[in-house]
Amino acid sequence: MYDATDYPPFAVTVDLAMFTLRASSLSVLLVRRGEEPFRGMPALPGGFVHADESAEVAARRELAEETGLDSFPGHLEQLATYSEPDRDPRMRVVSVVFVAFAPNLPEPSAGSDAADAYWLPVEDASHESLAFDHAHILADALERVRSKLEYTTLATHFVESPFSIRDLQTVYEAVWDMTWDRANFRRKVLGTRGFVEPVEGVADAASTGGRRAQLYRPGDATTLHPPIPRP
Amino acid sequence: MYDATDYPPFAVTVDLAMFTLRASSLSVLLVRRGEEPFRGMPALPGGFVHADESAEVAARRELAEETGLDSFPGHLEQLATYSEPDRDPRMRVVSVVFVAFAPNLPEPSAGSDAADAYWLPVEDASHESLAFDHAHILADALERVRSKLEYTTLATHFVESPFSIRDLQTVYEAVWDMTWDRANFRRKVLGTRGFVEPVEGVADAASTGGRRAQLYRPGDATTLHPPIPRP
DNA sequence: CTAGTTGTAGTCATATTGACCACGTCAGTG
DNA sequence: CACTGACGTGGTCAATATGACTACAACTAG
Repeated sequence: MYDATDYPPFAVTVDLAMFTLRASSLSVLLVRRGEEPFRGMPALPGGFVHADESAEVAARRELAEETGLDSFPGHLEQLATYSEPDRDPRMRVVSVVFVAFAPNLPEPSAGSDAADAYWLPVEDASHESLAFDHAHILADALERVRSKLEYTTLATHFVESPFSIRDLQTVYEAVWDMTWDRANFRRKVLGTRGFVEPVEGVADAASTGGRRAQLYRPGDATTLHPPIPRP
Repeated sequence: MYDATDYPPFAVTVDLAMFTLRASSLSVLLVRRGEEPFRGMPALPGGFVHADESAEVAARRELAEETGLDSFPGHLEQLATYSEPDRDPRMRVVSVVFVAFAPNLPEPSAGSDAADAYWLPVEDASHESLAFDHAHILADALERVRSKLEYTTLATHFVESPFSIRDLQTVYEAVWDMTWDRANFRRKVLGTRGFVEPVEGVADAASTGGRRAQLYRPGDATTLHPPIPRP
């Protein structure tokens, strides 16, 4: 029965799987734990949900603490909740995990919970041993990001606006670890209504040469029709 | 800091958005609340997570209580966690919501939390006023079910095995509220590797007449390549 | 038997996809 | 300054997928 006197108390935390593109490779933010348990081991950033805030508000607060930015410029969405009874050896903790991505974030400033925070390419992070069940969480988060590129416009959140089609292509190639044919990728993106809208101007000269690309901004759509399937 | 003495306590519940197909229409399980708050109002079934169980274990326990079945025959997956501070007027409650589907479930036996439980077609349920934030949750759950049919083999969980292609078509038509061309749907399903595997035997005679259909069982795949897109 | 319904196979015009090619634009270099 | 190599953009072309539709066999009810 719903009897306020006989429910077991839980601690509720949020953890963040925060991704960005650095040097054309998908990277995740990790913190080195300064406290027991798992002291010195890498972990996803996170913290307790306060008594008067929702999990999403708590996630945004953590995000601001970790990045040092007042308002987070990217995308934030809930991944899942992890609630195995033994996932934290100290007490019963339920963790609501969020996935965040943003373009090109700066080197992080360590939050109060973290002795030190840093970006790590996901292929390296996937082979690291992480605190708690965070290796499992990271794998789930990666799969979420990869699948969301297929049928949503989320890739545009990984780049700053305005961007070139090639910038988008770099996102897809980094997240899916594959290569696209330039012309085919372009045809697909431009053929998907509401994905991108052209804006005035062309890209700055790249050090590598080549014609300067037309610039675009995100379109109105949030889902892709048709989707861009992984091979 | 992670200090066990200064975290706020939460109650953690699971709620279930449980779907089945009844008379070719997608239906959701609701309970009429027997307690305050929202006494007498329809709600999604749910209950507290016990101190020694994960949210998923709690969801399966609730599922068994609501359906009266020992082991739930369908599919269960986490939807999301709802944590607005004022979502329950009594106390701070975080709810982990699961989506479940199963073929043809029987009339439910009321669980201990519910004065009465019943199936309601989703088009009716969507227009009802539900307790707590359950109307919002139901809308999210419906969208989850609808989108999952596009790129996973979940439709096979809505029917008992073995089934005919037509049975699958009925699932898609009920969930998406549209009609397929028989021949095209068949071609699509059979052309998707791992979706269904033929088995010996044909369907029982339908009262309506017609040739008896080849029977199939679910294939090995969990995701559909290529997907079956909504129009 | 006939009428009506369903399962299955096939046709056909159109759209999409993947693999290319061509050409113009640009930066850097000899 | 001409050349090179990379890049943006516009194409072609064959293979495949899609949507609309026809044809017919198999089956039940009456």
